[in-house]
Amino acid sequence: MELGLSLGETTSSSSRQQTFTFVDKPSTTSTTATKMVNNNKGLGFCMSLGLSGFNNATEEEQQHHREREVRKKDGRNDKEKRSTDLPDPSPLQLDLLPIASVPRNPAPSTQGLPWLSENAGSSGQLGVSVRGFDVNQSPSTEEVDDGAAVSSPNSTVSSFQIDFSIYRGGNGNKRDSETAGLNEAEADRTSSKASDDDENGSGRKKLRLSKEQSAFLEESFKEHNTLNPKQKLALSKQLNLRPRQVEVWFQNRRARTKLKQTEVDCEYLKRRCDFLTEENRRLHKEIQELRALKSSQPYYMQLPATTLTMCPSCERVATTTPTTTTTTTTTTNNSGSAENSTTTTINTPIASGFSLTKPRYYPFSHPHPHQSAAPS
DNA sequence: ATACACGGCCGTCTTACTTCA
DNA sequence: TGTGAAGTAAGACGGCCGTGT
Repeated sequence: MELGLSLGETTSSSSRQQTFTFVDKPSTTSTTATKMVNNNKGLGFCMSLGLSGFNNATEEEQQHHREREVRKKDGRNDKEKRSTDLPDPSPLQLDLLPIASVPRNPAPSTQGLPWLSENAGSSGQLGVSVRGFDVNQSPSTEEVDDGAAVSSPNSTVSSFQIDFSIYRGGNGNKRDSETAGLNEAEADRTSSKASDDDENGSGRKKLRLSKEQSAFLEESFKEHNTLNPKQKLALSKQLNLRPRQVEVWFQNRRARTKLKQTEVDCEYLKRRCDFLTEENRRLHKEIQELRALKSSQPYYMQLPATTLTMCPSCERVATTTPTTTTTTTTTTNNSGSAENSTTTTINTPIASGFSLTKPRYYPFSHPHPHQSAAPS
């Protein structure tokens, strides 16, 4: 099985040019996670040591879901579970490349993101992505030992794994760079999280993803905000994370995007409410004025109407000068011929300038054509 | 029709990190 | 300048639900 991740630019006509291409070609109809487990076995991507024997990420996923189902039936609460759960069967992940092959002092991070490398897409993409990582921290003794023990220089995927496993924890922020000792401890926690949990029973330990890992995930999220099992597995391998971590990251990312959109919607509705309130107040005032005018002037006076027009592309409403009393709107059917016409006459003056278009949250700076014209 | 596996969403907890007094 | 409290961001988890087999 060849499993790769093409990060180069595509010829797609879409606005986003960077796409992940999964070249995983399982032998037959191995589309389910279960079958991928079988395909992965023996390839040495995520070799593990532990009492429960071989374990890989997809198995862990299935185990995760089985545990969820079991807990569902179990009915035990969280606190009980954290203290009484059986040990996680994924004990210790090993890195499969000799530590000596990892550059200790790569170029500074100003060289750009790993996936933007010119060499991305080749078999060496995994190693290339090392550039820009903070490697001032030494790998933990445990990692060195493990890596030296079972390393496989022929595995490019494993070389990528070890890259991320070593740099994980050195996420480039100030505190991390100042506390190398903490990074070591964190790296240990990360590389053998399950084991630690098993040992001290302290429950979940939060891993802080490195900037590079987060950026990589962000790029992937831009392409598709959901992952199929293959993509999840490929990403997890690329980033040396457990598939569950990738899955959780995408879940949280979707939640954050949705929350942001909710905030945008809320802000829009608030402005819309304010606008309508003001409009209502103005119309009431005008009615009073008209009534006063009518009572003082017995002759009926025809008022000019205000015409509303709507932008067909974005449904933005604009107000024309009240010189005409009617407007004719012609809609066309699919064949392009005129289908029907509607005439709208509005006898009430209306303030212009508020878009009826619901705003969209563009997490990746995709501006709406009329966004700049929207009222502030 | 039913059971099951699986994945997404939601609410929540927890932890790392930042800000401020 | 160091420190602890409060706030925030984000990783992780369990439960629920919809969908496909």
